[in-house]
Amino acid sequence: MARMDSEVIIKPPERIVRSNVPVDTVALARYLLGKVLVHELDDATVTGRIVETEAYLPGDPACHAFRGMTARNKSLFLEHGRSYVYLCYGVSQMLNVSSEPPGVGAGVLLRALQPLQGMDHMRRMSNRDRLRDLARGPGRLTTAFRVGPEHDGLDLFRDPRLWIGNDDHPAADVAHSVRIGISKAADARLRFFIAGSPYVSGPRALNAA
DNA sequence: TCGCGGATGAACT
DNA sequence: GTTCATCCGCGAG
Repeated sequence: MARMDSEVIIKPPERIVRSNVPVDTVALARYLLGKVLVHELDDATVTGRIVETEAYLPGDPACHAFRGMTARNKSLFLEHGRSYVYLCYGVSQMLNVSSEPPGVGAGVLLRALQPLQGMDHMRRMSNRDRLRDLARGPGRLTTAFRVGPEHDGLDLFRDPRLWIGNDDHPAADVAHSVRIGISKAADARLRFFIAGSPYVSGPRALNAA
């Protein structure tokens, strides 16, 4: 059966100037919406537009940095823009972006992407066909983009292989809701997403703008 | 389309 | 031993 979603001609993402990136967790969570995650692999380049993020603030009980620095969470305390990758529920890798000045532990979780380039590679990696589901959810996203613990601590605005770029496609309609899947500080509305995007995760009731 | 329960592995108490 | 920032498959509606 023919694929209905052959690769679209898109403007290639460009590097982001660090001084343009906000050094604030909520501001970064909103700033990242509409930007493009790029992974340049040996055999393919995969890219996807960020359509859903969550903020984990300094002093936030749900943030992994809440109880201080450990071997696992140390990347959250680096300068803003570093990757923090960890294994969740023994099955799923989570990709975060550190979001505050050095020494302050906080980050932004990337929860969902709209696939733009390298969909065939994503399909092979995730063993799944439906375009909409390839990177919908934080664990699926890292599977499709082949992101793992070896990518912890990278500078996501400078790294030659795994980086976040800008293709001048602003997020028009940003909505917010409570965060998904947490028990502490569950009422804080710190999840941000592009309203109306079919590539956003979570139950429908949370995704109304 | 929705809600539920089990799998799963590592960090941490 | 407990706690997860999840995912998948199942069954009911």
